[in-house]
Amino acid sequence: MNLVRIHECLCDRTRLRLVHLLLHGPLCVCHIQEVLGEPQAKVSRHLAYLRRSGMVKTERRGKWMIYRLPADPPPALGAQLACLQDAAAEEAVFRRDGHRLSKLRRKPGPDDPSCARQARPPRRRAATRS
Amino acid sequence: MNLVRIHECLCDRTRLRLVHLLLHGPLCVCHIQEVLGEPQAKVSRHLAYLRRSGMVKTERRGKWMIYRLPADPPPALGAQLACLQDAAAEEAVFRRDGHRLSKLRRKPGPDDPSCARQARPPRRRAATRS
DNA sequence: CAGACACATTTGTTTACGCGTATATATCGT
DNA sequence: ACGATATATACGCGTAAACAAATGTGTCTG
Repeated sequence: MNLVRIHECLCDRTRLRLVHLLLHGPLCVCHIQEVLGEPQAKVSRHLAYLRRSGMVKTERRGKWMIYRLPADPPPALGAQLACLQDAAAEEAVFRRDGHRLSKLRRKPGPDDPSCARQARPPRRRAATRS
Repeated sequence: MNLVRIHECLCDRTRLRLVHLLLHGPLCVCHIQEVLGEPQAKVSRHLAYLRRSGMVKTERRGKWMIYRLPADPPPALGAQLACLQDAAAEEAVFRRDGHRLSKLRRKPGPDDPSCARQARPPRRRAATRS
């Protein structure tokens, strides 16, 4: 997970949205899809890309696949994620995604992937400095 | 200069080295070339890319073209540059480039682009938070 | 004005990327 | 075992990116 690799992960709009969403906590693919409003294959392909790059981890929970950011990322990645967290607030797409995710979390659907209503994991903040 | 664009600039190894070098202050192309050890056309092409993206500014000084990071970058970019500054310390390529640049600055060549020996500009540090 | 130096741009080629569509795999409920 | 749901992967295509080599442009010196 070197610097180039990190930026390769983030240089695509869809992947950037994915990573930003995961900053809010672990999510299953179906919820990610719903928030992004992008075709399933597209989302899955980019998630696979991120996984191969070590940017996200996966864990199967029954029928659903949960994606999360690494619990203990290397410093370069941690710093980058903190930076993204801040910068994303300035662009409408990301704010919109955040809102959509919140709505999803409030609405307790009958089918229950149960991954979107988890308590938020400890807020990931600057790994280097602070 | 949105987030995607920023990461597109940094997702190539050569461009990452370029931007990292410029974190040390303005530089003319010949010095950049000398430090990177990459072919002229390659360096020039990537510099043009960065300029088109608004990641660097240029200024002609006689025969030489000086490249610098924007004096007052938008917050997203400033944060990103600060992040890079930190993260680059962990990868050998960037440390090596830094060393080579220092050597270049100490050695007062007979021909004098005078851009490599300038006083360092105010250290660019986190623009958001801090 | 000519030649040298510093840099930029064009050209042609190769490779990587992202997309949509279609298909495959895995898990669950019955 | 079957069908439904959730997710992953393969295929084919168009486009963008990266590279090396060659050529163009601007500036200085004599």
